[in-house]
Amino acid sequence: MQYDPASFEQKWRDIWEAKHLHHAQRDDKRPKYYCLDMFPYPSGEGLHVGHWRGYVLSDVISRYMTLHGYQVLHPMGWDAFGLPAENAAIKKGIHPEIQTQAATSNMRRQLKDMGSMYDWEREVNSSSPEYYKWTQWTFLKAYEAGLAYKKDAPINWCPSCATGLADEEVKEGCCERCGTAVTKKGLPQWFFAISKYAQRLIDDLSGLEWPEKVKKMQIDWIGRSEGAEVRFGIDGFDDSLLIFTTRPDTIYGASYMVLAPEHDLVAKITTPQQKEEVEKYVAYTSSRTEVQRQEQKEKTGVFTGAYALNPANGERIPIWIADYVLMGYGTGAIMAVPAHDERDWEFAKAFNLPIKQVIMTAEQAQKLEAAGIDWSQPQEVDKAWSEAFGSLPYEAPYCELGRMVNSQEFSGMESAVGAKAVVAKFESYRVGRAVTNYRLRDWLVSRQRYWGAPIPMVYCDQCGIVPVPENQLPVLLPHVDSYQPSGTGASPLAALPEFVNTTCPRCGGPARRDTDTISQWICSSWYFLRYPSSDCQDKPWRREDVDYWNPVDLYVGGIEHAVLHLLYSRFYTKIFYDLGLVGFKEPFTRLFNQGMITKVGHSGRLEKMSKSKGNSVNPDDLVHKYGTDALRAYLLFIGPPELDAEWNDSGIEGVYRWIRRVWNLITSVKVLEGPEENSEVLKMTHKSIKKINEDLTRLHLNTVVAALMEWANLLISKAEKGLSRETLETYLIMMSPVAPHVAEELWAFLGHKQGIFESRPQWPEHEEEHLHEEEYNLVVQVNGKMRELVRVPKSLEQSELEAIAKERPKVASSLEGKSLRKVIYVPHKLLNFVVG
RNA sequence: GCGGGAGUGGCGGAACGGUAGACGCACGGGACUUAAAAUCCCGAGUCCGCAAGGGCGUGAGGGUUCAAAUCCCUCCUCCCGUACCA
Repeated sequence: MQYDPASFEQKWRDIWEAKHLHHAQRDDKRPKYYCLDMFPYPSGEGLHVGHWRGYVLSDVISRYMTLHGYQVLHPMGWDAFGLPAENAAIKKGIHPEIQTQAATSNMRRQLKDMGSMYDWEREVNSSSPEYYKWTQWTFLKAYEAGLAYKKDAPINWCPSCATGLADEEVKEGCCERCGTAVTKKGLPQWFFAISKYAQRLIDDLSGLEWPEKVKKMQIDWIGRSEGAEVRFGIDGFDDSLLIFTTRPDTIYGASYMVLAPEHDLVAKITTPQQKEEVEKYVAYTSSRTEVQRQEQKEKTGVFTGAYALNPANGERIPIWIADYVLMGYGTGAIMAVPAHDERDWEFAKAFNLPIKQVIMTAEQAQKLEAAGIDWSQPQEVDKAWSEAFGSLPYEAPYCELGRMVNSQEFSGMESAVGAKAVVAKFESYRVGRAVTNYRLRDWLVSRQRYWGAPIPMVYCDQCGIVPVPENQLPVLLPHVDSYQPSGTGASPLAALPEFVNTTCPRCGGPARRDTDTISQWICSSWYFLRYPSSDCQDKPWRREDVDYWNPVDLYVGGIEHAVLHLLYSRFYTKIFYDLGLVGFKEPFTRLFNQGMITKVGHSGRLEKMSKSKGNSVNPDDLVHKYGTDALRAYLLFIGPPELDAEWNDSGIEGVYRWIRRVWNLITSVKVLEGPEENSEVLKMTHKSIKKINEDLTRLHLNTVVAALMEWANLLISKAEKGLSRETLETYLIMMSPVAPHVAEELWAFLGHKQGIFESRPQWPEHEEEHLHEEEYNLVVQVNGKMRELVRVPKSLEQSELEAIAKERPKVASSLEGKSLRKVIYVPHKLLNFVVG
């Protein structure tokens, strides 16, 4: 009997499917386990082995949990709406709908060939009306909750993709999808108020079993910073200028102010003499892309001619505009303290503005301290500092915290204390207050593209913005032949009068539909709630279904979604929680990011596998040559699953040989009934069970395969007189999550009528008694260097062991002529003679 | 700049502070074969040595410890994230 995977792999997949073994049902007897893969977008290029890595991992865990007594939900679907799918369609000149269908059926076939236990009866497709009806419904829910609003503002615009982008979709000033430099464009757009959830999105991370790296990326993205808002008067105007600072303790060092060029006050306060120059600068900055702005090293800016009044000391300081101050953060205006801020320093140097030190350097404070200064006497502090350091050159900004100086009654205070005192004073005069700012900005969700769910909103001249009533959903995406983006900012749907023109749901009068589509990130922000209720017609989900299955117990996918999808899904879940639609605040309890599979591509460098880079390996060919089980096992064996791994064409040979050796063993060994007699086999079996169970839980799947190999090697070496049925069956059960087809086939070979995944035999647990040994290898060291390995009975005491060890030739020669200083004894492990 | 991760044989990688290199790939030798492939067995970090044996070894340099790949400090290289956020 030759190992020929092609002769039986498909058979087992058919059996699993025919018996609906992977169709998870709510079940009160078994505990539930929801194991989810990030659903892929249907690409015409299909799957390469890099995609498989995460899918194999989640499948091994799903199968392990199934055999471990859990009811496992392991679904799969298609993130079919959105730019990736649409761009692929445009490139090929095929309508996205047709292209999506072709791609999903090919990829579904590939996924099935892998033998994953997906519950295909729960498959979802975000581009189907049955699904996007509910995507639109979630949009309406966000609107009802007051979290969706329309705003006409300059947005991130990708000229190549011809659509607006959320901040999260802009990487280093470029479109995350296509790499084109992002520009600004003024368009009325829908936003979701994710910034209102900033603090909760930080706080709730603490309870999640996620990689620290991802948590940190989210925290950094949300960007909390504590400080104060302070109101500066404007000389000659009633208006005032509100700024945000994290360093109120430096306010006595403010020597000028800066407004973002887009700031509302710019036009108003600019003096006639400065008008021309200011307008020129505003026009210049608005014409520049984010990339150009970031690449520029030198600071630029223009004086407005106006002056602000520092509420701390009444000083009259000039107001400038400069593009290093961003309109989107804080109040779009700052007080500049060049002595204690690197950017302000550079600007002040460039434009020759005054620099006034108000925080002592650590060194200065130390010297004054040593001289016995009394920090509680502000005037003395100022005097002493000025005498000691006042005339010295100040060569670089000092941005650390420190003792305040030249700050009136606050001089001598530590920054942290002084900052609070300054804010308290401002609060009492009503010119300032403590404020916490977040970098996270509201989520732009309108897309000027065809391939998405139409935004379910209507504009009526009488009633204004009117949401489409739930009973009129879905707003169907019309099938059109011309779906190319217009590039003007208008969606392709705007060119379809029959789509645009409608009646107002409120007054019945003529009205127009919103012609933008919903960002596909929204489609994927709730799909994990749909699987449990995928058959539900009248609701997006049944409460009892999500209460049973959700949250997801293990979520597997790439790190590239660390801020995008994962942040959005968490936000969406919180909206639903607040609306009482779900009973949990976080969607994914445990997250695992698998590493990339890399290979040398066209560029000559190691790169993430992809067809365009010329380093793609097609799993279909490997399945044909080695069988699915070998490929699954190799993708686990290739390395620690969380790290990147380089594809090696001959690496799969090793796991293929392992599976074939197991095949040859079981199909040829004499099967002994009754308990295992061979003590070495028994010991190895229990040692392996222990190791494999531990490593499965820790997701160390590479060493799970290694342990299975070692175990098999031992069984093969002891097979001459036969092996017990129990040993062989234990092996097959433990092998089955990794290599389910061959495990099933060999299980049947041993005479079982029902397969492993049908009968779900007891998952093996090790028994300590079999690991117990009478003897062990004692490591004997001299000065920490291993000299001998001695086989000794466990019962011996230290003194007896020392005597035995000293007689061993290598130990004896190492000890000769030296005095024994001490002996370290680790029971049942080692003996270390320390000599001098 | 800042933050995070990684550096172990020819290669992928193992290793609760306690036998470094498990498991595999590639390689060498042997068996089988007319021959090759496949398979099976054996070998193998490196240096010296016929061998027995010994020295050196986990990016570099220090430190803690009876004992360090593992803990601490300094530095180097690579990868990832982020970037004028006041």
